[in-house]
Amino acid sequence: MQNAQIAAIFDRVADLLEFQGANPFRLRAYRNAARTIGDLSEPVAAILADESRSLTDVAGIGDDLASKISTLIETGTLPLLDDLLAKIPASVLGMLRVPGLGPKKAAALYKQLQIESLDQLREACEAGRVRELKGFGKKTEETILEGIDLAAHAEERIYWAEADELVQSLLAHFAKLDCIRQIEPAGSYRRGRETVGDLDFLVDSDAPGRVMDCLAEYSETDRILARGETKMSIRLVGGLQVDLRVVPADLFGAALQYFTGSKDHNVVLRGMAKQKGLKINEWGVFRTAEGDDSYVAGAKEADVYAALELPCFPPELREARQEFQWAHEGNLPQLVEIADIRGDLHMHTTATDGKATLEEMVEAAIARRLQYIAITDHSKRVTMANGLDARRLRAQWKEIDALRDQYGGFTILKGIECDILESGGMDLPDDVLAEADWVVASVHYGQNQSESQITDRILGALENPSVSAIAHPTGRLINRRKPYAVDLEQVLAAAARFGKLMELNANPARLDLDDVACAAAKRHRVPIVISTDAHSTRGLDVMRYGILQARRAGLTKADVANTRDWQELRGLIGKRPAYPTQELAGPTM
DNA sequence: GCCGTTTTCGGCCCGACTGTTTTCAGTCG
Repeated sequence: MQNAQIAAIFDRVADLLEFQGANPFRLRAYRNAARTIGDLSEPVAAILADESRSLTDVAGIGDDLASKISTLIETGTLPLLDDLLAKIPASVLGMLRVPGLGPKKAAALYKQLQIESLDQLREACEAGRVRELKGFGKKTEETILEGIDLAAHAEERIYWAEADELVQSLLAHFAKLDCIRQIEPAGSYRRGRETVGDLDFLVDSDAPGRVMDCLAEYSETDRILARGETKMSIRLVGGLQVDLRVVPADLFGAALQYFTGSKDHNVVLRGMAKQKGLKINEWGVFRTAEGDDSYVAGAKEADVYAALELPCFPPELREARQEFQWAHEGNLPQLVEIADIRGDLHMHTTATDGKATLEEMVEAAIARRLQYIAITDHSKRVTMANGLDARRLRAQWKEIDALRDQYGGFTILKGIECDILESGGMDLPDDVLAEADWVVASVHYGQNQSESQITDRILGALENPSVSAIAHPTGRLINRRKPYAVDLEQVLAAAARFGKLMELNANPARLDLDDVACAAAKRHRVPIVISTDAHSTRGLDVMRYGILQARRAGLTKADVANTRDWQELRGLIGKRPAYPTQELAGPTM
């Protein structure tokens, strides 16, 4: 059983316990464990199998949860979950997705009106039965009725790239206000998460009323959900919620820190503050000693962290994963930046399914100040994209030869995105691949095969001496297609063994390897190559989304292969151990 | 359910806003 499955089961247990009204701290223990395990860069099964280690070494996992994890790995089931499901039908959990319905109200509906599904909830609201319950009223009933439609889409989070468009539009809208001194988007957008569930804006102004009016007047504002002295929430026409907080300058840093989160990061932070006799909230850092509640810091975000003797963490790291430990050890990584990127090693042209010609792609790459690119059109198996056979590929390489003469200082690599066939093996003959400067291998077909089949196919590709990297290594499309079943641990171990690179595909719908998998690659000392997989000249601009994902994984410039010049990068391929980091504990075999 | 250089028991982050209430519980972030 994989980490993600164990995490999902613990989350489900937490949902059911919450519904039951269980001890909130017990609940939190399950939620914490779910997140910790989901974020772990190595399989818990591996920790369990290693006699020198214990699951209880993982923060937040005690004896009880460790034994539950063992049970899950050994038997695939958890008796506690079965017991809970025997008492509470899983369908009631859908009610928790209705905005305004929490565990208490949902439980009241279930117990007093026997409501088990959203359909039954709708009927009860329409019949006016919900308003009869104690603690409910007419208004609540209306809110629930509206929320039921939203609940169906509640799981849907938009791509960071889409969120960015909305953020830029809103910033432009606010720009006409002269009473705004500072404005910052916060929340998961600022942390660079691959998807965003709502938008948070923090504003420094002495005129909160005017700022809130401005948001209310935004052309895409559908309705106002709440509006108080300092805080306002609205829903956009598309359904996305926008939260706005307006504070004066001396509180801006504290509020920005608070609103950027993550929630878990803030919980840890406040716990640390408490130990130091301090209290942190969105209004600042305060001393809590008796008879003294004086303000310590709050104007700048860095001041808030400094008050706790912590570095001002890059927002991408604020997930309560390893950042506090890194800070404690003085090892906070210097994260990779877009300016570090020198080349792009995955892109298509009109020869297959790209929209721009070879020459247009070269021009566009030069305009973006890249030093080298690899042209990697599809191989023939991808008939839908008019994939290249050996003859057409060699013809393209001739064209590249001509362009190399034309664009002297710029490096154009002869590459191919070669399919890994369903039956295993590569889509082009070895002698052809051997002539290429750069070969990315990818799985496009047979994605429904078993984990062992797909893993074997990829392992086979890694063994091929001409293959340089595995492209979009899980095949997922966020919100649209699940990753195919693949044992990434085996793949990463093999990549390290053969000195191969792994791609982080920067397309906002792909972004695989994801942040957790990138951290796993780093653990295996496998270099990551961040590539755009551009199908047009504008497609080259998605690089920054890949950078955000890499930063969330804690990757540095040294961890990302295409921050090097091409000669140096080429030296990494086929070498073992893959590349030197700080101290090598010997090659991993 | 986890955790401990104050603790093996008794803590566990903190505040804004709403609706249904007459002082607060529930929800949310």
